[in-house]
Amino acid sequence: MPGPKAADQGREVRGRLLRVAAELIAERGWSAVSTRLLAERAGVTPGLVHYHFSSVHALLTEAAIGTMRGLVEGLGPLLEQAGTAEEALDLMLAALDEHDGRDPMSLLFAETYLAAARDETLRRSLAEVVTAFRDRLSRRLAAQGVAAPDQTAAVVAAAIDGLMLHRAFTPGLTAPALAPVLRRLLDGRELT
Amino acid sequence: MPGPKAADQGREVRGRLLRVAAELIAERGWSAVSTRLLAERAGVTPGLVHYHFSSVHALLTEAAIGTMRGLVEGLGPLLEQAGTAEEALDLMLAALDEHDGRDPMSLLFAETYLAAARDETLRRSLAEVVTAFRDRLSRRLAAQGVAAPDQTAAVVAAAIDGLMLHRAFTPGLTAPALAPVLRRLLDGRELT
DNA sequence: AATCGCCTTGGTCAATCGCCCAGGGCGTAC
DNA sequence: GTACGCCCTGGGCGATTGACCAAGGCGATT
Repeated sequence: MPGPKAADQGREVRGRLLRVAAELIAERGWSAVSTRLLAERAGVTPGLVHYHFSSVHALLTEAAIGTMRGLVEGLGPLLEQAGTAEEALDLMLAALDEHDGRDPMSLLFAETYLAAARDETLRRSLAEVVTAFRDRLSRRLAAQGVAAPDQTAAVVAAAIDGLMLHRAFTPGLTAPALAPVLRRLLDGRELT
Repeated sequence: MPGPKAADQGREVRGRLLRVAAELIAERGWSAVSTRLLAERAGVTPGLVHYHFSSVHALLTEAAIGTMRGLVEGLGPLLEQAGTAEEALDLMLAALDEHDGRDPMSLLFAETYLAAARDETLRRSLAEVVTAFRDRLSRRLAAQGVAAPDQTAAVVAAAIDGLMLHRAFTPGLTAPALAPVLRRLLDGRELT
């Protein structure tokens, strides 16, 4: 038997490759990430990439989905703590304000969306992650009496993503400036 | 002198390369468009690409910006004709409904956004095109008495783009379902 | 008819790509 | 102490990449 020590090291390297892959997707773009670049950045030899993963594409897919899932699962609980729907919206705007559309996380988002449009498997996984988040937001809005919570959540999530993209080349899209407008989406409140 | 006939043919080929480039960006992705693929699809030999354009990247940039500009300049006048702000919004939703997030135009949009995030020149050009459209929408909203027209236009434009992306992997984001929610953005109307 | 210059050809160049594989290192179990 | 199995190395395969260039076609001008 190979013993747990070797297995641990293997898992560590595998995880490092996943992290490096996420970095490189954002840095160079999905299709510009190569076996050799991954190996060099992770401090291993090229052969290892195809030992731990069936293909570069499979590695990129797992890295992208894993990162997105981690991000969404980190934001979800915060959403639950928000008292009012306005606080939930402010929370998302605060998250938006941390990205300028050209930072690694924004680019990974965009790259993953784009790759998902062309890859069936990735599309399913991404749909799962995004839908989970949107449902969470929808329930939060519904609890606050916002009308049409599903559609509202969809529009809010899409608007945040779209704003993230637009910030890459348009100045002035700051959270304080946009908050009053986005709050209008929470109108149509039903009486409790 | 080479005569106008040869020059006309040259311009025709150049234009064909631009159209083919836009198709291929959407089809395969920005960085997967190769000299030989372009030439084959356009019915010419590879050498021609570098005769008409300084590099493949320059060709892609011109093709992407040109297509985006054409689309925006086609939608702009329609915006002007819209009587009310609601009609303007419906117009954009109708445009959204023609795309499912995986059609050529959606993919070209996303690819261009992503490429712009990494390229200074493309970013400037794209900013110009998008800002022009948003200003047009903003003026339309202002004329209708919508409060904070600049910010509202920015949110509407970003929401439409975001929804286009999300439709690639999420069903049910149809215009009729979303229209009531998006109309809330037009609230905060001042009295005339 | 001779000449000029733009448009077009098709092949070559070094570099890089994903993927593969034979073999070495090494800790564990028999 | 021998054999096993996992982790990892590093070079090699054919294919493809962007860019480049010498040469020819061909209509317009002189």
